[in-house]
Amino acid sequence: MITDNLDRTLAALADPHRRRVVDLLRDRPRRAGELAEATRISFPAMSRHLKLLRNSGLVEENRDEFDSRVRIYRLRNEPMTALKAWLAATETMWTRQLAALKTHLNKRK
Amino acid sequence: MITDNLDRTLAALADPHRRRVVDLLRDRPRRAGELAEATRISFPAMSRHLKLLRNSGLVEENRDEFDSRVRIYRLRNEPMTALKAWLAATETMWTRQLAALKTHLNKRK
DNA sequence: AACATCATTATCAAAATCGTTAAATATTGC
DNA sequence: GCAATATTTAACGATTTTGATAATGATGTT
Repeated sequence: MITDNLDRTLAALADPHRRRVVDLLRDRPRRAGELAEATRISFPAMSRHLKLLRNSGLVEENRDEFDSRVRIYRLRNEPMTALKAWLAATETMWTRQLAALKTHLNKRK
Repeated sequence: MITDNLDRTLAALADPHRRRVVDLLRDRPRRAGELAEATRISFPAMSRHLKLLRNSGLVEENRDEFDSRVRIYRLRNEPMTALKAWLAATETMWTRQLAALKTHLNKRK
């Protein structure tokens, strides 16, 4: 059940092959073929992973300016930012609990 | 194909019901039943989600100290920390690219 | 035009995921 | 001991995901 964008992002990142792609794209944009070769799955399989990554907004695709057969994939930052924001909420929880603990300890003094 | 812990974490978080659980546990630890009632799925369904969350390390379970029939679930921070660390690597990429852009613009002056 | 190259879509089978109801387990209270 | 309560495990079917191979589309090269 895919609902919001965060779901799409997390679902996209949950697959090892797709996370490998993201890791590779961190370095620099890469061609679809290069990404397929980096894993042990077939080109069509990678193509579908890339499609899913595109739909999730994690990557974007552009044709190479000199050879428009090749498609260059690059990372987008927005979904990562959204995920980071969600994580931050959890962080606040820990901070809050830590603060509560401190207060508690101070009262015991 | 689940491989490492980060995969388990992301796979666990990819499901809306499970993420709802995590959101609820941010507030405070809760009983299994309470979590089941908070969603529209059955108790057994929730139970299996909780098992998966446990296996991912995102939550831990303890019996209630007065009534050991009830199981209290609470959030663990380690997987979140690991995820944050992974995200930070992407962050570095953007910082790097931004720095490169600046350098580029300076050269043009 | 003919052929090669890069990548995607189509098709199909295998595997994983998720939800439901029924049954089992463990613990509490009378 | 016996019924009630809290939760999990078992069994089953429906849906989704994933991968492989074959076919298609689009662009570049000769």
